[in-house]
Amino acid sequence: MKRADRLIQIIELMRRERRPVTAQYIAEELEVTPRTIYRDMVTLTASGVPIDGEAGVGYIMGDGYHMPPMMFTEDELEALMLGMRMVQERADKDLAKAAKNLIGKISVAIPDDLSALFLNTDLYAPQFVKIKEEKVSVADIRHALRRQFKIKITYADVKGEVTDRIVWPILMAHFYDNRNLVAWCEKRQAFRSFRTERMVKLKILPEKYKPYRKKLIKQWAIENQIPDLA
Amino acid sequence: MKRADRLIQIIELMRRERRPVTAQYIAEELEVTPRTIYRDMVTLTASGVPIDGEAGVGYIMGDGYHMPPMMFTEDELEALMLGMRMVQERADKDLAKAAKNLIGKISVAIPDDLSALFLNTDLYAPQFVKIKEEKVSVADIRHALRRQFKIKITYADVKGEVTDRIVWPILMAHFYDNRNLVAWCEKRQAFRSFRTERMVKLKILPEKYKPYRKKLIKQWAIENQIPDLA
DNA sequence: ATCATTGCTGACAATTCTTGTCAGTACTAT
DNA sequence: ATAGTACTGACAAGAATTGTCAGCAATGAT
Repeated sequence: MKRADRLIQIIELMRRERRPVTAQYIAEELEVTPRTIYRDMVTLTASGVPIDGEAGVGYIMGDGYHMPPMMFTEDELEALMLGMRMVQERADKDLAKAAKNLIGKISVAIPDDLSALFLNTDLYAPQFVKIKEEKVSVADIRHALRRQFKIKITYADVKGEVTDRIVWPILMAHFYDNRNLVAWCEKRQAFRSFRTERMVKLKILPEKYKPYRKKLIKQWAIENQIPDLA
Repeated sequence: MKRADRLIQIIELMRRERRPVTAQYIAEELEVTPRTIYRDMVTLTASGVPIDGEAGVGYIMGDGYHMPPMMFTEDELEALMLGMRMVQERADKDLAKAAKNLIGKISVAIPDDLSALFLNTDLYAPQFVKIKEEKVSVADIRHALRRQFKIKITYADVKGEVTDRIVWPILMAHFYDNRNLVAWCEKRQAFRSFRTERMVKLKILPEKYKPYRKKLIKQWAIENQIPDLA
């Protein structure tokens, strides 16, 4: 059996089991080794399938990970749709895709009448200035930002000078026509802004930076007189 | 992107689309060639996923296919937070309030670890040009728009001339520094755009307009050569 | 009736992915 | 402590995947 099939089968299998199932069991069922199942589970969870694995127990699907029934007001649904359209216009392509998927998930989680209203929302956010696509993965930047990983970037500044730097990403600002990463630059020992489109290369380093991101943001906000974040 | 991921993504993508989608579109979205999508579709349908392909039309997913309840991915939560921030910056104050409430609802509905990540999202959308507050209730406009009510507006045009008109609101566009209502104007018997800040008075009429909003939008989109909505 | 669009298939070679194996770590329940 | 289990890394043989190109068939619009 090919991997693609197997993944779908694992989903089916997990859905019908209430109690934890071991990788060993699934492996026998699908005639592969447990090692393969472990690899499959990584793929599935990475794709958002709510499977939970616990050492000494086994795998179980989604108990407590279901989306609880949520009620939204009409205004909230309109805000959501408009916001997701704005993200699709102005954020990087992975975030844009996430916005689309979110629309799908919410629309199936709410009652049909609200779902219809939601999907038919006619609020738009057209953007005439298209933002340049980046040479580097913005998803990687966001990932490093979330987890406080240091990153190494090759950056071409305004004058065209290209340098390598190790920086600590602390926030991303989405302006009308560009995206900016604010980070602590180890080389300059100061906060710096980097336009994502000017990044030539990017690598997430295995090392994390120590100070809490929120604290660095506060410091940066004070230096730059941005009261909202200080 | 690996095939295994792609198959799950295709399911996600198909679930959120009501209208048929072409292999070409999916291919671009997932960054592969259409040929690959055709192969994927064979695999999916062979595994029992109810996707229907019709020549000259596209693919559409049958009702009733139910993936397991899925939690939001980290990207989705970040998209959501960024989007709600954009709405707070650029939409009217009622929608901004709705955006805030939405953040609250979602954050209590998801597991604690995701909630923390969600609320700590450091993606921002600062807006330097503040949009003028309206003299009329934009919430009323949106309400009329949703339900296809006619509205009567007192409008001051560019030249400062003030007129009363009865219009059929069909969509709202949120630009960088202003908000626009597109509507069918009974007086002019044509589509017109109205900047919300120039509306002096507004009244929702009890009467609804007959043609389907989506149809009017399509007509307007063709006249104005906006392929996305046509 | 014609045309553009779209689904769908076959074949091939370069590339990429997948798998089992083995060895080891860390966590859980008992 | 112990057994059971999740999880990770590395490697190399084998298998699957992909893009390309070429063509056919069905659909919907005109």
